[in-house]
Amino acid sequence: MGRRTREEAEALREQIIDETLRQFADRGAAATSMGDLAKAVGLSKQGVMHYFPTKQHLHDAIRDRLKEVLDEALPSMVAAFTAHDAELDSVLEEFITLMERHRNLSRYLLRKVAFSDDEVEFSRSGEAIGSLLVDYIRRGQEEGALRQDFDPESALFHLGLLLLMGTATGGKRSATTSPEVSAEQLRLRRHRELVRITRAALLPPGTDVTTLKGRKPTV
Amino acid sequence: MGRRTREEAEALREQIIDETLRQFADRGAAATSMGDLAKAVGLSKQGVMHYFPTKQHLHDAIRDRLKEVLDEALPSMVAAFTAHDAELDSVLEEFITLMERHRNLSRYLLRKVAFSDDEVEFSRSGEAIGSLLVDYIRRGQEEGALRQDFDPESALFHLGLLLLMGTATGGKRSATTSPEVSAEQLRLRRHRELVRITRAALLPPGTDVTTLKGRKPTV
DNA sequence: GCATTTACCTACCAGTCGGCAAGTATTTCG
DNA sequence: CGAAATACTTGCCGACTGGTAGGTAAATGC
Repeated sequence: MGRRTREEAEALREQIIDETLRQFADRGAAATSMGDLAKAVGLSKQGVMHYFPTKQHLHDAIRDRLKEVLDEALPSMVAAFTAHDAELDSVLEEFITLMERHRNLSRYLLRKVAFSDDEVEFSRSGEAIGSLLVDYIRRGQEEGALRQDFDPESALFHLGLLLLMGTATGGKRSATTSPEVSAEQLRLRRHRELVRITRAALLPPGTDVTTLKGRKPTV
Repeated sequence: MGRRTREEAEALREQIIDETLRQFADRGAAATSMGDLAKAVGLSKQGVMHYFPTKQHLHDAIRDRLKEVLDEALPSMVAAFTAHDAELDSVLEEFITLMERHRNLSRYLLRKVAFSDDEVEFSRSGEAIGSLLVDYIRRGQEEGALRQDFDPESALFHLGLLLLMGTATGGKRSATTSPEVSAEQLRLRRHRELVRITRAALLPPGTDVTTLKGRKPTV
């Protein structure tokens, strides 16, 4: 079997990015060597470096990948956050689903924001989502749909990390997890609890579902 | 200036552990070199390796340090969790204070439990604290002092990570943090919000403070 | 006060890291 | 079809890693 054709090479390039993201998420970028990556995709080290001449190029590729995902998700997020009857649930579901669909990205992100491996520069769309959320919370507080007794910035900080971490850890077992529960059951329980905690933290006591009136996004 | 005396050496040994913990927490154990450690404490690499012949010895030292801290905190925790009128607040305050007092340990722990850099084997006292918490929650649910509508294991998992992460990140600024707030103000806000979220997640709607009747711990 | 222990040091080693050079064969394109 | 671009390869390098060997001088213990 000979050299890869242009099309095949393009696919391989994506595969390398996938693998890089997984290993960066698993072990951290610093602990991931180009040799490991190469072995995982069945190339020599220089084979990988043909596609990404420098490790920095891999970092860039992942940043781009992140941007793609966020950009793709942004419209649907804006819709959920600014709908005439924007429910907290749909906002949450939107975010959690996004993160669960991109588990490796979520784990990678968690490393970054929790430890700022390097300076955390969010992409423009990441900041857009952030400001959407702040906006959503402020609006909710003004209209009485959300609790009044908290600081939006701190809430967003902690709940954001909670959600990120919750989705990143997925169905991971802890010391107190009983062994007979299945992986899928566990994942579902964790998901439910994640939503419950966030709702309890934001919604006024006794509320079950909240509707907010829409407002044009400032994005 | 001559060689260090035995007493000075003992102090230096502790200093090395401190520095190791900080760097492990900062950059991860894999990315921390003995050379860096040596430079930080003003020794040659072999100077450090006189105290800790192998990197594994450093890991062990930190595991011991963790065990020490937990052992020291355990009695007070047991007291808080099993007092005749054990308030959730005091339980929380106990835990958060402990973690805030040992920020580097908290950040180190976060790395471990969130990413299982290596296999997470908790010390015996760590497991004790875990089972104390599960016990506390179950008891609270039975007696109606806590919400009934959640799964204790998942709640503990998420809230545990939330608290760990909250204390580990301390007063870290995010993109949405306004620049004019002081570091101390920020830390205080974050602390308050951490407590608020946890309370909201656990206490029945409308409750402000909760008391639980005591029960002998099973530790 | 003298032997022993201890607190270091320099020098070195094999292994791994990211990255450069240069080659080769195959696909692509005019 | 022939030239150019491309998809790789092996080989190598200097920097750095954790760790070993062996030394030296000061503190400790009898």
